[in-house]
Amino acid sequence: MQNPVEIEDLRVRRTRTTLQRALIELTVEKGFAAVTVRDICERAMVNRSTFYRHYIDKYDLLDQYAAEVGKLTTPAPSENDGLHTGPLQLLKHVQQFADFYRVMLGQNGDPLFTQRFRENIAERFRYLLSLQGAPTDPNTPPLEMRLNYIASAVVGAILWWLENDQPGMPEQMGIWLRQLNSAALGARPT
Amino acid sequence: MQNPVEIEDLRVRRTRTTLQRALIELTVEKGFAAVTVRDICERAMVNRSTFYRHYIDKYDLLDQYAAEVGKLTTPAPSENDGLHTGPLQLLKHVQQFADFYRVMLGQNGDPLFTQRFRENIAERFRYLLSLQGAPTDPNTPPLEMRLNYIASAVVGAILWWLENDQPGMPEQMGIWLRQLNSAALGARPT
Amino acid sequence: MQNPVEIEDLRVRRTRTTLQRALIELTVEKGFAAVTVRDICERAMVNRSTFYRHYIDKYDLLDQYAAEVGKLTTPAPSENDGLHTGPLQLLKHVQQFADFYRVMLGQNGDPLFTQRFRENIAERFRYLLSLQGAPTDPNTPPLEMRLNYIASAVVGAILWWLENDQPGMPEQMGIWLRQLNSAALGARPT
Amino acid sequence: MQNPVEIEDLRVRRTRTTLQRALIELTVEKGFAAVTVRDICERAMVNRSTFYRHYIDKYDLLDQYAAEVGKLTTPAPSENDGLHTGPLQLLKHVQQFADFYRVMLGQNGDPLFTQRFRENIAERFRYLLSLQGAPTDPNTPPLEMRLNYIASAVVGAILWWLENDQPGMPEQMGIWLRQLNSAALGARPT
DNA sequence: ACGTAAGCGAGACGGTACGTCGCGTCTTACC
DNA sequence: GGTAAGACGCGACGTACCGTCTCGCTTACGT
Repeated sequence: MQNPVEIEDLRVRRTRTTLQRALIELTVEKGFAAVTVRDICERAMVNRSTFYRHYIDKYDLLDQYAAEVGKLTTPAPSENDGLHTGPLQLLKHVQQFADFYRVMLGQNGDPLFTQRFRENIAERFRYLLSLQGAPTDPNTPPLEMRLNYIASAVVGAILWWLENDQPGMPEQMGIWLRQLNSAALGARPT
Repeated sequence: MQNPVEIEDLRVRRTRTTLQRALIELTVEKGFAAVTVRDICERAMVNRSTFYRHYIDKYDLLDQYAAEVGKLTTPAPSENDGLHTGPLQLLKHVQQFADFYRVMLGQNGDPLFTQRFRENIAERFRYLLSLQGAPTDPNTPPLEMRLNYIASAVVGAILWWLENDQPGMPEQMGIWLRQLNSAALGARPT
Repeated sequence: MQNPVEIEDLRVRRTRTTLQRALIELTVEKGFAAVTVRDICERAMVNRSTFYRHYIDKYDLLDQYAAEVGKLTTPAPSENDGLHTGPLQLLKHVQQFADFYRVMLGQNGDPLFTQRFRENIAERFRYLLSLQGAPTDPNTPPLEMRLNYIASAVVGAILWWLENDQPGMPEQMGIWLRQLNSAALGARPT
Repeated sequence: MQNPVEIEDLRVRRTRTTLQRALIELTVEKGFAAVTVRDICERAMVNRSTFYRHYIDKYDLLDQYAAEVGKLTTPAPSENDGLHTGPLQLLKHVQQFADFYRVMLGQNGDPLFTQRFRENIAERFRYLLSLQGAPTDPNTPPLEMRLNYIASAVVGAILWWLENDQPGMPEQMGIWLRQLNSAALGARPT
């Protein structure tokens, strides 16, 4: 029963979480690009010099926040059974931070964040696609192209889902996505 | 028989094109977000106050450039036979401005530009999808979701194509895209 | 029966007088320093490039206006009988352009204009003072100092007169001024 | 026993005095109107944004400087015996900042500054004039007119003194001024 | 009276200063 | 040691004037 490294100064924890919360709120309100370090600090009621003691800039703050949040998304290896439960977990996570993702992936978001999100999703498909083996059809596009194609598609669909107030539960969304993906993946519907 | 409206001041034309060119170059070099109006003016050897006489800010310059470029992309209605020649023209256009699109759609690009590009592509598919009529499978996702899915997919594939130095000619790319799309569109492979 | 050089192009005369009038109006309204060439041209409904065809800048316009106006002030040599009628003519002239002088000599005026006005007045006194001959009292200040002293005094009194809506007619003002001056000039009241 | 309020940040004091010094220098060199905030900052080796952290504009800087300097001029009430020691102190003060006053009161100066200086001097005479009681001569000009007359006269004499490299010591100047003033004030020479 | 040279309007352009804002660094004092 | 307070240098922003420069139109003048 440890918890060895994590015990940080209470003040530090408080400062960091307050700043993160402020970033999210402001990003939702005006878009990531329009948020300034000043904004964040005022909202968080934290002195600006304190911000710089913890983060390089707002991108760093976003990164660290995304990293913490990302841990929640990636299932522990043992319980990862691939395409089926993974996507549902991801959708539920996205739903939990719906406001944040809606902004970050949309026209006021950050392309780097979007790219990482897409890469994250692409990795989820890489294993699946590798199972298909060599393509039978000589016109089959390269693996990487298919990965980018489908990962972007999924991100686009998720963004649509978020921008339309999540019509349907994550479960419904998962079914829809699976149907579209299986077609694009060339899987024979069973 | 004169050219009625278009006869603009030569200096104006020169200034505007020079600024556009500078924007493109700099965007390719350091990403759109990092480009400043100062940069553009220095590169274009145009006084900064002259910039503001023509454009509101760099976004405006980008918009106007994209609008001009967009005219080239949209085929004349007469020769538009939908999915088949349209996409190839689009791919050739993208190839012509490969550097620019690679940056603008990527992690150093602009999410608003990317979104517009995606919407442009979505419109190209709307007609096709509307032909399919009511879905037979009750699990078929909503039309708009499928549009966003496929449009994002195509943008993702194009970005991959650009970031990997356009492996294959636009024709080859068009064939690959058509294959992936036809699957996602639910067309029965013939 | 001449008028040899003066006959200028009608358009030129119209432009120049309109610009002068505009300068005066605007100076009265917001003070000379706050008036811009743009203001003047808009008020005069004259194109800005036309302004520069006639004047170097607003100071030049002021100078030329003051020069024209100054001719009216300076009596022809023949009718100049010095201290007595001169001052009254000056006061009447100032009264005629009261708004203008009130602004130009005051806190929103122009120090150079004020200085020239003061020098103009000083010249009116120079002859008078020179008549006094060598001072009997060894403590008598230098002539130039006395000139500057009295010229500034008169300007100050005139400014007070203008800023208080000219209490008393120019004739009354002239009497007051003569009384104050005669004391300062060391003249024995007759 | 500390110095309660005055303990200001050393850097602030340094910045402010450096900026003031730069303003004076530049005003002497090219006249107040021609001095720009940029000039001041370059001369002071202070960043321009730092300037705006302390002053609204160059007029504000001048005002604050004049206010500080003005404290030195106004004698402590106890030692103020009116016309006699006051003027000498004032003249000595002007002599100390001769370059500055010569420019500010002259043709390249600032009319507002000049006006304030004149009002300052007028106040010094108000008490004296009020002692005279009702004028015996019905032609005596109004009190305010006489005040403006004499205050302007003194300013004009001081400016002459400065522009001619202060011929004579302040003591000599004081004697000259007193003689001229006593005449204008209507005092019977004793 | 009328052709023509001028005056003029329109406006692009390069400059320069303005005042504001956000950034990231630093120092000092407090707790 | 973490934080608040805030001065500072830096640099981009968008605006406002300035003075110069074509380029056509129109208009008053002189023959």
